[in-house]
Amino acid sequence: MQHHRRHTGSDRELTMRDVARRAGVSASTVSRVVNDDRYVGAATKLRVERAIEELGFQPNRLAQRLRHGRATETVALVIEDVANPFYSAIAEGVDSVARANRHMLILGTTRRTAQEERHVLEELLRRRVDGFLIVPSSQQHLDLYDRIARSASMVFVDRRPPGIEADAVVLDNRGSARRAVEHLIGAGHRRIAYLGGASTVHPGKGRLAGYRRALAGAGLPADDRLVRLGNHDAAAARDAAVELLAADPAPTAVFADNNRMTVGLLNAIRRTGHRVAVAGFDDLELAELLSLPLTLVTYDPTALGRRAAELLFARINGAAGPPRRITVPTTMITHEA
Amino acid sequence: MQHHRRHTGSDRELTMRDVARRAGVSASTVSRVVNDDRYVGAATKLRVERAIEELGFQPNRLAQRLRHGRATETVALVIEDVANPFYSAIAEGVDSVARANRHMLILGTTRRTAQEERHVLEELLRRRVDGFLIVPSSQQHLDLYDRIARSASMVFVDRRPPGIEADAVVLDNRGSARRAVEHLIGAGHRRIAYLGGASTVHPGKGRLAGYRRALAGAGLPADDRLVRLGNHDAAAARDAAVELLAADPAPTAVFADNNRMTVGLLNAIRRTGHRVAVAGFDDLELAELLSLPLTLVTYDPTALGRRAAELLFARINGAAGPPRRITVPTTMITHEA
DNA sequence: CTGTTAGCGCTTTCAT
DNA sequence: ATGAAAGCGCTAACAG
Repeated sequence: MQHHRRHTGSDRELTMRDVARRAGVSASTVSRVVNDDRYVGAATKLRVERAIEELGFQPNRLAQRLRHGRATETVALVIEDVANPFYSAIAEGVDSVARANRHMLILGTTRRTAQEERHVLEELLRRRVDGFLIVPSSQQHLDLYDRIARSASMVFVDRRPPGIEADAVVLDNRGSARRAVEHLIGAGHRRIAYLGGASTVHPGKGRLAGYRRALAGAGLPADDRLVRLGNHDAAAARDAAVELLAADPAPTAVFADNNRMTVGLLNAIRRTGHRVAVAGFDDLELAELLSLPLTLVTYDPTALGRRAAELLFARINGAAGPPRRITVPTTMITHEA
Repeated sequence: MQHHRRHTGSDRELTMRDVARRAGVSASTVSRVVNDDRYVGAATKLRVERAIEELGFQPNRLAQRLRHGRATETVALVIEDVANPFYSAIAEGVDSVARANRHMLILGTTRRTAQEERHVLEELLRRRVDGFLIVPSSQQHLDLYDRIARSASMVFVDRRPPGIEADAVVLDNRGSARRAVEHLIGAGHRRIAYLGGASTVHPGKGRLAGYRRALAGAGLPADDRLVRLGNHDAAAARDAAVELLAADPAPTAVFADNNRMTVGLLNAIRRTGHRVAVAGFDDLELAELLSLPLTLVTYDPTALGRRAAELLFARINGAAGPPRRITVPTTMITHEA
C-alpha cells in the first residue's frame, strides 16, 4: 500500500499519551478529563484541558468505540442516488433525527443495481454502523438483511422486501394511484396511459395495481399498449411519453408514477405540443407555476425519512416488540393551468 | 418471529477468533485469508472461507484501521442541509467520485449555524475521516480549518473562507451575475431589484457585486431599497419579493441570487399577479415549462462536487504542491414564456 | 484522586 | 505455511 505522511511533524497520530506527557499526568487521567469523569482534581483537570487545547487533540473515536464495545454512533442511509429530490428529501428527514440523537449519517448509494447494494451493505456491516435505513434496490438480499437485523437495527423506507419481518415506513401506493386515476376518469377520460419507472420494486407495483383497479372499477378496458414501464430517469420517461402520445388512438390522459416520470412527461408534452391531462405521483416544486393543469399525489417526503429514523432510534435505544409499519399519508392536489 | 435481543451486553461481537476456532486455525491465519495474503495453504484457505461464510463474519473495520494506521476510507461532505437541490447535486457528484475511489461518504450538516459547523467538524476530526469537502457556513472557524489541514485533506466547495490556503472549487459569481443583470438592462430595464440569500458568505457577496457593477456600467443609480438580502429560504424570499413588487416606483425586473430566491420570487409573482422580468442564479428543473420568461445562470452543480472530490482524492493519494483553484463554468439561458 | 495494567479486534513481525 | 506475541489508541477495573 502507500505511505503518505502529511505536512509537518511525525507519522504517528496525536494521542492521549502525548497530552498526558505534556500535562505531566497519565493517559488514564487524560481519558477521565475527556470523558468528564467526576473524580479528577480541579487543578489537574485544568492542566490537561490546556494541554489538549494547545496540542489541538481530538480523541480517536475508532479506538474509543473499539474499546468500550459497539455503538459507532453512526447510522447509514442506503438509497439509489442522492440527486433525485425524493431521496434527498428522505436524507434530510433522516439527518434531522440522526443529529437530534447525536449520530452521524453515512450515505450508501446503490446506483440501482443489486451488486452495488450488496457491496454497500457489506461494507456498512464491516463498519459496524448502529442502524440501517434502507430503500431496497432489489429483492435479492434477504440473506444480508437477515444478517443486518441480527447485529444492528434496520428499517425499510418506501419499499418492503417480501418475506422479511422488519420495521418499515411506506406510502399507500395503490390507494393513492387509484384515486388519482379515478380523478382522471371523473374528468371524462377513457384512454389513460401509464408511464412508469422501475417495475420490479414495490411502489411501482402498487401504483400500477391502483391504476388497473381504477380502470376496472369504471369498466374501462386495460390496454397494455398504454402502459410503459421500466423508465429509469426523466430522459427515458420523456422518450417513452413521446411514443405514447403518438399512439393511435392517442391517450387523452397520462398517469406518471413518480417525479422523474412526470418531469419526462411534461417535457414530452412541451416538445410535441400534444396536450393531454396529466396526473402524477410525487410533488413538483414549481407545480403551481406550470402552464398546464396537473393533478399530483403529494406527501411529505422528509416525513418518510423522519419517521423511519424515529423507528430506527427507538430500536437502537432498546425497544423490543414486533415489527412496526407506518404509512405516511398522501393528498391529491389539482393545479389549474 | 425474530428475536430482538440487542445491546444485551452478554453477546460479544463475532470475531476472527471465533472464525479461527471453527476452522481449527489461528486468528493470524484468518487475517491472512481475509486480506488475501499469498502464503496460505489452499486447503486451509478453503476451510477458513467456509467458516467465514457459515458464521456470516465481517471483519471489524474499526479494529483494522486502528491497527494499521490511518485511512478510514471515509470522506466527509459538510453542507448546510441536503434538501436544497444545490447541495444534493454536490453530494451526488462527490458520491460518484468517492465510490470510484472506494471511500464512503459521511454527511455533516450545519443548518447554517457556525456553532453546528464547529460541532460537526470536530466530530469528523475525531472520527479520523481521510478527507473533508466543506461548503463553509461561516468564516469563524479558521482555527479548525487549520487543524483539519494538518491532519487530513481538505477542499472547499462553492465558497472560500478568506485567509486560508486550500484547494477550492468555485463559480464565477461576480461575472455571471453581472452578465445576467446586463441582459436585463439590455432588454430595457432601468429599475432592477436584487433578491438575495445569505449575504455574509462569499457567493452572495460576489453576485451582489456583479449586480452593482452591471448597474454602474450602465450608469444606473444603485437604489438600496431595491436590494433585499438575508432571505434564507424560499418562503422568506417570497415575502421579501412581495414587498419589493409593491414598492413605488416598482421594479420592472428582479435578479434572484440563488435557486431558493428564484422559487420565492416566482411564487410572489404568481400570488400578486404583478409581472416583472426575472433573472436568477442556478437552474430550475422545470424552467422551460413555466409560463413566464426567465433568464437563468446555469451550470452543472454535480460538477462542483465531482471536481472538488477529484482534488481531494489527488491530495489523499499524496499529491503535493500549492493550493489549486478550479472554476466551474456557467452559461446564461433565456427561456421564453 | 491518580497511576498501572489489561485487553477491545485486528495486523504484523518473528519464529518455527 | 502457520502460530505466538506485541501493540494500534483508548477505557475500565483495580490498587493505592
